[in-house]
Amino acid sequence: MEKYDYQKIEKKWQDFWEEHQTFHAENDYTKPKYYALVEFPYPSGQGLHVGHPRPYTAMDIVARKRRMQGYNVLFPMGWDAFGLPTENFAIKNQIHPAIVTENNVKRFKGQLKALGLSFDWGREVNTTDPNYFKWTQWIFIQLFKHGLAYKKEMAVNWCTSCKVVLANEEVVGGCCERCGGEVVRKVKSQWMLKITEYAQKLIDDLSEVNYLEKIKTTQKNWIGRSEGAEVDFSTTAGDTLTVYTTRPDTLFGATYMVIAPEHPLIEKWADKLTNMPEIQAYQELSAKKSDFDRTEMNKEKTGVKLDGVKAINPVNHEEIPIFISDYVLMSYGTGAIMAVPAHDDRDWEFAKVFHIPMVEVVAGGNIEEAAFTDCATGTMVNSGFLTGLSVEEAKIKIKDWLEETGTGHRKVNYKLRDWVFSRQRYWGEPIPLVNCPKCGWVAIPEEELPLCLPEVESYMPTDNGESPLSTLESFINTTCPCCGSPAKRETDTMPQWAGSSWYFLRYCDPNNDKELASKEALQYWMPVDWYNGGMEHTTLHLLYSRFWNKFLYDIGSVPYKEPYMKRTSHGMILGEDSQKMSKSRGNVVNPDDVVRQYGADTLRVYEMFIGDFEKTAPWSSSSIKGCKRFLDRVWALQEILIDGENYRPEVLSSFHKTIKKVSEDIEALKFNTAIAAMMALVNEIYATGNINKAEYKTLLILLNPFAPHLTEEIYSVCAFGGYVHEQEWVSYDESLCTEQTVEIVVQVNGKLKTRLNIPVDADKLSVLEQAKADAKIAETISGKTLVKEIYVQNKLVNFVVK
RNA sequence: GCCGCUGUGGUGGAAUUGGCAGACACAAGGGACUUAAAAUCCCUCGGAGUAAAAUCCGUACCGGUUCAAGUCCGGUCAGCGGCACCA
Repeated sequence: MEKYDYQKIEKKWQDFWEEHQTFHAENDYTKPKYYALVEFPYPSGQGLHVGHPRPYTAMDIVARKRRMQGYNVLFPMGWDAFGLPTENFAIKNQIHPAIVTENNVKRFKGQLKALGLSFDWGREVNTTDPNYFKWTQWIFIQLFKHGLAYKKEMAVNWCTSCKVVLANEEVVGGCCERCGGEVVRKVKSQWMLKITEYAQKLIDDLSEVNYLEKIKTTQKNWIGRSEGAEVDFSTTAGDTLTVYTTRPDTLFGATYMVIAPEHPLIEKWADKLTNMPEIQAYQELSAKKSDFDRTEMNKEKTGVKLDGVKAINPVNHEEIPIFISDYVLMSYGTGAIMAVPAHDDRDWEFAKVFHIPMVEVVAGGNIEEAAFTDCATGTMVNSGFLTGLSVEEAKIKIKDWLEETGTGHRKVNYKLRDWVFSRQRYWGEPIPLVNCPKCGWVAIPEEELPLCLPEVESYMPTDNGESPLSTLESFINTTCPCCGSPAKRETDTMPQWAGSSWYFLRYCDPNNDKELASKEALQYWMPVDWYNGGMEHTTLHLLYSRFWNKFLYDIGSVPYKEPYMKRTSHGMILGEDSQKMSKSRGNVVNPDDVVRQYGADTLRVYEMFIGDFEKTAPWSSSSIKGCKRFLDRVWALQEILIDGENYRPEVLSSFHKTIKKVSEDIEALKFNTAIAAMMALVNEIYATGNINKAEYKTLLILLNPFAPHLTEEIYSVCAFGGYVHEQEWVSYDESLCTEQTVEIVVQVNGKLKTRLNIPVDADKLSVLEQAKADAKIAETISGKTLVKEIYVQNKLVNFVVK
């Protein structure tokens, strides 16, 4: 037997697969399809680290198993290559970002190929390729034409360090998610996408997909649907002040109102308000505060009472004061609230500071101590026609009352806000619009797509917050596609999220230059059957891409309204010190080194064996040796190979059990226990002294998705016929998974006393008799009263004695 | 503060519907082979206890349900992730 030369073997089979296009996904619409998807990486300058192969290997295992099960498998890969690090590197080193991207992609691709992943490289996509972003721009134009893209003056999050506008989602704790720089508010005109129009669909259609429950919860929480009512309060100034509330049942307890400092009614009321200087001082103060300061909790509530205008509670006609306070946000609801201090924590705190009276309208708590916010218990009190009802009953009755009297109506609100889509950067898709003095914003004709990035001298963002493209006269100046007058191009680019919002569609038909993908290809390959990715992308990327897919569905460009049937997430791989891997901590493990030292198969098996796939796991440079040892032992089985067309009786049931275990565990993402089962099987085989051909074949098929190179080599060296990847996935016989006899446990009062070997499915009486006959049991229970006898078939006997 | 997740040997982690806690590995210790080392193979490996057994304790902590709890229920503590005044 030759030595297990993993370097030689892995190179050999990688070349073989490439040469034979083994994993090419044919558009053969007659076969059953399976679309397995992993998130395409951002090709950073650092190259791959050992976190990347974890999800890739997991889905590679699924893809390889599906192929052996007879499916036509689509398992593609590509590059999410627009982005700031590349641009920053380009600025620093005076290299065009396209060149930087090309180099990084080359490196990533080489590293991925060395891992033996069965991607169909013939379908590779790259978001920075004009043939790709042509369609990203095309989708944007459709959104624009359908009124879902609009420009809006707004206070945006501005990273002072990256000099770029950030989406709300990209601001973490008042700092830039990428660089950690300070984020301030700045008023700019931005392109927005109306994702809010899809809020309800994005919630409703979650019922049609098979995501992990926690992922569905995250999506729902982010969209943040709430049901309540809008209530109109009249004011002594004559204007109506409308509020949104989820607790209209507590209307009798509203003892004051609060409006956001930016609320437009303040300006309107300026001449009626007697303390305008105080109000303006407060407005200025809150305008200066960053979003972060403003939302900082655990600080005392502040605010100013509006002197001169009062509101009237529609339900009891009492006059109540109005305050401005920064705890009310202009951007949610109507920018105004009715305050019920007895039954809302924030209102309670505010009322304490300003000594505002409270009225208890739901009995059940102690409003001296804290606001009583429980909706489930409690009875309405001090509430006129609502008194005596439960909270839920009162909600319905008051909503009916509001609608009957015309003082309000039912209303659903969402926390989700529209998507800020403009970036003042170079390295992104140009927004394909033109601003004409006569026609306004006009989309460029589709035959002019792709609108490519012009060559510029410097990729530096400008200090005034405009895109680097804004300095380029030749790019800006154009003519209006509608009327032919001189017009100016939009100079903002799209955010990185754009390209990744539809890449799964392009894989179906990556070279199509007529449409984003053909109807037939989409009809056949979509939806993605299984999509695995990081937990960090389960809010935004998932939401954005579902939104785009739904929009494309609505305009007839894609055939399915949900893009992903199943979504799972993997845990991060931490450094050996159990900290997140980072350059600065110096705990980064490079997969190239691991491949060189142990081989790709060992790396793959170790990353799957490391622990629960969904949880974080620390890297261990010594544990990986155990996986190498396992593969060495599989290789060395060649030395004890004997003839035999059937499993030997002594290992028959072990084989069937292992096939069952591995088959099921792969589907359940329990790769670690699948490997443990194969290790146990190999240990058992060694204990018998031999392995026969039938057994070895089965073992190689089971192990192939995990360690493809090693198994191909052994299969070919042993001349089992054909290639292991062409074999059919092995099946098992349920009846052979159980032994003829089974060991059961005998307990007395729940304490383990002895074990018995009994025939499978033995009847209760005979087992109990056999147990009682056991010397030890007889001794333990003698002289005591037998209270109860419990028999769990094939598991245990328990005698309860006194 | 809210939402979600987690807590098991020296370490990573196993443990269908409640039914033998610690599978499978790593590390450690001992042994075989070897001139020697590496590799490989064999043995031990939660704690207390014992000559060895018996026996007792043990899944973050306190309590409950049950013949039986890592698993279910109530409460507490700790850690991780997300959201952060959303009315």
